[in-house]
Amino acid sequence: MSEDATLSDLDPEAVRSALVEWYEADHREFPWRRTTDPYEILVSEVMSQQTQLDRVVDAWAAFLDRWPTVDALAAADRSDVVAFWSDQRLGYNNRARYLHEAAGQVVDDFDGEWPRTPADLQELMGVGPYTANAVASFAFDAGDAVVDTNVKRVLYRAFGLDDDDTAFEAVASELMPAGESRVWNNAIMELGGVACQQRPRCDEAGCPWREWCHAYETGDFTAPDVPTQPEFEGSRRQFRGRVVRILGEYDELTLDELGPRIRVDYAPDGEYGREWLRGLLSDLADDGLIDVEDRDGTAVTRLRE
DNA sequence: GTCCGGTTCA
DNA sequence: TGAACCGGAC
Repeated sequence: MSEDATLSDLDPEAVRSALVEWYEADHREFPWRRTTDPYEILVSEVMSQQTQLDRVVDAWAAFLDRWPTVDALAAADRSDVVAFWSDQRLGYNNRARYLHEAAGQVVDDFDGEWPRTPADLQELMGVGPYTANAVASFAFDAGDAVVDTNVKRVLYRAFGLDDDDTAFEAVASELMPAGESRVWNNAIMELGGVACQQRPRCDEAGCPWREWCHAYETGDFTAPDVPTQPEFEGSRRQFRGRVVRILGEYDELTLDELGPRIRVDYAPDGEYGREWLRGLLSDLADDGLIDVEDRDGTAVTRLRE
């Protein structure tokens, strides 16, 4: 699907401002979101690629405590940097080496003057397209749209794109408000991080794109990085448990509201759709756990009193 | 035991 | 294009 066909019937300004306002109203606080120092940003990005964000917080602070500036890192012994990385259990020890080497490049090749554009930043060792855009955005507010797996998942679901990197790139940059890469890339990655996760939390997180979202409309929350056949083992029992747990959190739900919360590949008319869900629910009803009621042709279910 | 991730290198 | 890197979550 091309971006024109996908986005033509949307008001891009409304889509943009909805996301930015959602982000600005409330988001997770990470210490690296309070700095625009490119060195500090680069360290946080390299760490974040491989490690859960809450673990990065401590490692990032410790790293900057030990090597507070790019000059300090460039002057350090490589072995000390690698040893630190290993001690912090950051994985991929090569990245410590890359980071050290990148610091040397900034000092020597760029005379201590940080490259500011994604293209120039990519000359640094260990800095690929993702990291270059992240640093350009968060340090200099001069990046292009970031496309990582979170962003792909968001775009794939919201706009029904194909799983195709060219399409993701095109839509991502068309969507990004010009010159606002800092807030935009923070916002769209926050959306992927707290709302549009592998298991979607559209309502819980108050996703600002629900009114436009293709997946929210169809109930099909598949995504490139989401396994299409979750948990083959114990499937039925596992899904019965999920139904009861989810219904405990809600008063009542229609099939299409419940389905996506049970399994991310729920699609109303798909293999795991209304038919499949009805079968599951009738077993649970037979066991006296839930009630299923037809209301104006729509099945509604709730826990039995 | 399997999967995840951005980059380098062959 | 795909293997390799590494530790944690599940």
